[in-house]
Amino acid sequence: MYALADCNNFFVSCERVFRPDLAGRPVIVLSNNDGCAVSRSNEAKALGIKMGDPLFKIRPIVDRYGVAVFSSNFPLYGDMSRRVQEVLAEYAPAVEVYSIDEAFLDLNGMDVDFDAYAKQISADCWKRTSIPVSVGIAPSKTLAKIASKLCKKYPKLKGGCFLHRPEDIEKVLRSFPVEDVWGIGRRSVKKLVSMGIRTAWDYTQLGELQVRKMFNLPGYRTWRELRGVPCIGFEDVIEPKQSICVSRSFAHEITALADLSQQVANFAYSAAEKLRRQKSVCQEVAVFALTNRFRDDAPQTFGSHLTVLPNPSDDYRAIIGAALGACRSFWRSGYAYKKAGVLLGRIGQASAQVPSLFEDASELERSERLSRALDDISSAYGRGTVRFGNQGDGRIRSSCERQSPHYTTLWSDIPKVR
DNA sequence: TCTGGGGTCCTAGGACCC
DNA sequence: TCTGGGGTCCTAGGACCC
Repeated sequence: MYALADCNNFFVSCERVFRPDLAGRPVIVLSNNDGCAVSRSNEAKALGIKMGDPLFKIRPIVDRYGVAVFSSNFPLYGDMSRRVQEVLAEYAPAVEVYSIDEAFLDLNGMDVDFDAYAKQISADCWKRTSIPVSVGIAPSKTLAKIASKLCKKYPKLKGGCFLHRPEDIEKVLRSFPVEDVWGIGRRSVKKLVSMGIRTAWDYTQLGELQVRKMFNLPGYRTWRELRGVPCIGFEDVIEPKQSICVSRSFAHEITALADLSQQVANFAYSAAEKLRRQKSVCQEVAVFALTNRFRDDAPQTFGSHLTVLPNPSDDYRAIIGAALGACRSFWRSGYAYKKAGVLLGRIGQASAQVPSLFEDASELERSERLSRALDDISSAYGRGTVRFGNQGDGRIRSSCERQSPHYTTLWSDIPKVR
């Protein structure tokens, strides 16, 4: 048996923890740069606000119904996520953190009343973190996902649902839209609709060979999982990332190489930080920048350049240097750039690195000491305390005007109780 | 005016081998 | 006229996830 614990409307729920006055009110959290709604309270969903709706399009609804609007506050969400994970870890020998707001629990071999157990996990999360969590338990991950969605639909389940009897599974799948099944995306839905397949149950009734042929291995796994056969592995060990990307849209379009370079230097620094945190090195540094694709009154361009480093590296200077060189090589003036990013590729373990015959060992050592000093200063005095000259003020330019305080991660933002 | 960011897995097809 | 058979590795792009 597997459990899926899914935090309800997670970002909005995090904001409400420290703003109890927002309970029962429509609330949304915006994507980076205050672009789109990415988290919505039930009240906001009821007003017709859809996932990914741009703010300017829903402005009338927001104003008319007094929707509370927040910029995203990832330090807060990350910390609340960690707290929920701490609770979950007490309920299973192995936990797979699937995303910032979801985790699978491996319950195999446990001998408990699973329905009561699911409800207990949910209640404990609520009590200790003030985050509402839906817990579904089922014989496969895909069915556990469906069970957790049932919790959100039916409050009488009290946050926990155990889905295992074949007749219950059939009943649930018969009214479960196929497009809401985990692993079935938009492209597959198009095909399925043209075949008259509308529910998860219809999908399970397709022939094995047909599914295998039309939807390949991933679709076949989903088919089996819906039929109660677990096919998707449990991955509780965190593998280092094989690629690392830091990219942003800009609040104001960029028309000067110097401005773009400064942003790219900051992206490169952040990417290198992530790389170093997972103790990896990379051999590829790619940079891209593009104009605003929604503007048909301005010329469009997409520039990118990939640099192969002479040796795998986790050195801030090497990575920023490669990124800035890439920037210069694809830069074209006369365009207004709206978004850019840095991608690190061909990632390997730092410890497995063999020094090259042609590298200067003492220079490498000095460089590593510099990078390490930057990490130490950041962790002791805060990120951005020291930075490279080409990073400018060290900030990535995007709007976040409606951001809530960093209640749990900055001493200065801790809520005061009178 | 205004439209997110960061990943993984799988497959087909090209290039290459004997 | 007729044009083998079997394999690996790599990459780009598709599809999917939150």
